[in-house]
Amino acid sequence: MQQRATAGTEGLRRTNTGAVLRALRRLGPSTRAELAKHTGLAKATVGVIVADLEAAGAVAEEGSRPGVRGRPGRPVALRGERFVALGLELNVDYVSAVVLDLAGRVVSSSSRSGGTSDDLRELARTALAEHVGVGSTLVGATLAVPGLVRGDNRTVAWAPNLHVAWPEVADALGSLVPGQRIEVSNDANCAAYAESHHGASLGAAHALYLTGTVGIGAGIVQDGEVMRGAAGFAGEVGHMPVGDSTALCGCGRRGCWEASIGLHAMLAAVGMPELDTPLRTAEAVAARAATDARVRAGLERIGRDVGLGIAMLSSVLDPQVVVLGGYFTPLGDLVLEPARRTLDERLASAAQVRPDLRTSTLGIQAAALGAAEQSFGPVFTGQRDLTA
Amino acid sequence: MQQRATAGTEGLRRTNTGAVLRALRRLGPSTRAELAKHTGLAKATVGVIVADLEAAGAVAEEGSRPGVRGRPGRPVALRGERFVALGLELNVDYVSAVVLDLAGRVVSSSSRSGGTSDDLRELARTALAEHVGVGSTLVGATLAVPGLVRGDNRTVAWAPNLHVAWPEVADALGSLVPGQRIEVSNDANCAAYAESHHGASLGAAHALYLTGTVGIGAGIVQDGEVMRGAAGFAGEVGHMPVGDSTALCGCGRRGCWEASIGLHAMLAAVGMPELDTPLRTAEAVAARAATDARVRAGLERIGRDVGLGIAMLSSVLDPQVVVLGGYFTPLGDLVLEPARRTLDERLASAAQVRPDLRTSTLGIQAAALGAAEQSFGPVFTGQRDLTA
DNA sequence: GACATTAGTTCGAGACTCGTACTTAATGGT
DNA sequence: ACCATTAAGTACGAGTCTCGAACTAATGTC
Repeated sequence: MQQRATAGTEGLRRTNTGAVLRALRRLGPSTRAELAKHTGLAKATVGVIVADLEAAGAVAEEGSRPGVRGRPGRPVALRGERFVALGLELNVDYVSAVVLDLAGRVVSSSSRSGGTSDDLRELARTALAEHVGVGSTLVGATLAVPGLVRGDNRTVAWAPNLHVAWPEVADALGSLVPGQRIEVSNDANCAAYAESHHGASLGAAHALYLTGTVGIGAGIVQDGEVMRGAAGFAGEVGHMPVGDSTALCGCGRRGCWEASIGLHAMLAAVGMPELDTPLRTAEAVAARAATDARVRAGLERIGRDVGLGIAMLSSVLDPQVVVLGGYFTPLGDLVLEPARRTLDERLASAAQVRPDLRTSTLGIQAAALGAAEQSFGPVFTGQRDLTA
Repeated sequence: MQQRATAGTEGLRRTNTGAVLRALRRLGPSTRAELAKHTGLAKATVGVIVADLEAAGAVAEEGSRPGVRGRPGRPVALRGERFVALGLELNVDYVSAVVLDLAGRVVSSSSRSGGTSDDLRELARTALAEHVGVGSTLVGATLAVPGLVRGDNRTVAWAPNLHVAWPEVADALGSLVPGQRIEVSNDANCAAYAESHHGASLGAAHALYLTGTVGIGAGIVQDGEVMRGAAGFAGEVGHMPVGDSTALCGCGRRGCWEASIGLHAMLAAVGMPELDTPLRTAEAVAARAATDARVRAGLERIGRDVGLGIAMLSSVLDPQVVVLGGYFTPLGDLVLEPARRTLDERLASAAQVRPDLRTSTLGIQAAALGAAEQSFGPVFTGQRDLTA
């Protein structure tokens, strides 16, 4: 009654099919010979697997690529039209939906302000109606939320910023995708996954994603997989004791990281008011920084505390890339430069390399995109069979 | 040219053989029927695999267990005599060697003071001579060192406390195990692995091990596997900025965690002198604490800073169990109790459960034992075939 | 136009797992 | 003492799968 990952020979086929699909995602359109090289499978095996995938509509042949000596290969490419996944995000002040296809293309991407279950339901319904036709099958649907999601990928243990009745949300959304199970996932984890597959940390097996709004959250990617922790709560870094130890946090304690670098702390440091969304607020701050030295100094202070926390996290996790999302994105180097300097001062040793600090390239869609990508996870790992 | 984990059908067999071996390690002696239940394999398959393993000498039948209705099963058990692994530790003031057998029994375990390559070589040689006979084969050998080990499991990037010429060590040891490749691993990682397989965090898939001597190091186990990080440097937590931000650290910076809770900080807090080894020093402190309230107060202060760092690490990693080794072990609840209280105050949310804080049960042998266990890793994951 | 070169398929061999049917070995009741 | 019951382990045939070698196909080069 334990792991059945690869018991019989058909499980083996699934595993190998997953390897072929992964290679196609990574390499783009490839000939069977190239796939055989990259997966280590025999040419004959790849031929059979590709034929199966073609029959299922998951891949299609493209025009041949001549020019080299010998018989030209006939590249096959992932076909997007047939298989798609839905990623949703329910956040405090906005909702978004992304439809992602098997080839990794974003078919549809939409957001709107408002943070109710109805807003999300509406958005999801139109996305599905407009972009998931009769010819395409929905592989899965995942909902990203800013809160603690249990290890079962279903229930939410704690989401203080979201005023939502949980079973109700699941039911309301469940009716949109009949016969499907909507998975729930943490928003920072989803965003981290998205940045690692499509964004700023593309190709880095070990990456850390930091999102900053009113609260601070992290998503940890280790060896290409999101790290969950024992109860699924890994990455809840907002209340680490970092930065100004006297700063009062919304949670009632003092010294939490987000009390030093959360949106409100940043606004206090630069002496500016909050606008309607964190992103727009940060854009205003960035604009003002160009002319106002006091704002730059405030961001410098924030950046140092950001760097302090990243130093901490880097000591523990040793990431290759750290991606900063949320309100940090518009501020860019205004915050990242002081963070880099602090990080250099605090590196554990000369041998350790400073991780690369970058801003998010996916912006507000990161979490929903990552959620969709997570729904494709079982396909690429060979746990789910598209050809059945 | 990529992952060949499970390509052909013989790879499948290896995977399944690994599953059977794992089940035997976990459950102890089991009948074929029980193994079939627990691995999910068919009875017939288990029969074949067990027969192969028996032919290779990896398992043997035990006396039957009567008493129940029906034909009694004939339990098979892992046989220790045939396959063993060597674990070594080279530390600042001592070296140790452990010979572990396939069944998980510690065949031999020895330590001595001294931290030179020659000391270790001597210890390893006698351990091998006395406990690895002609009938037994050495599955692998791993060396644990207090330093930053690169991802290649061979080279050491930084080991400031060890005054050793690296290629020389590898050569000297390599001649002891002809035809073998000695892997190198971080000592805290090894100890964490050992505690998860044999010690205080047995059975916990997500555990954190903290070792305290002059420096502080951590080993992180996530999903049963040691977390390495991008360059293999994950878990270097000694220089996280935690605790007294004015405390001067040996690395030249201020505010490092180990400047607050390292051995020297602890001794300063209780006003006692250092003895010849950290362990003996801590035992003396523990003894004095029974009668001296000032010592208890000093340990209380240390415990709070320990708790602060663990709060940090728990927010990031969400471990189920935190094991404290090194000088913390003799002090036990004198440090753990204040740490637990601090941890309770700093938990990220009501939903998050406090990880269980325990002291190490393996003591000074933890790292060497974990190193040996790591050598068995490929056997139990099915990457290495014992029956060949 | 012959030849070298590379892509992809066909085919038979070999390895493996699985379910079913069967044998074996014990217990418990009559 | 005998037999029904129960469960463990094995034999066997069917079904999958991967693999290497041989073969066919398509293109560039000389």
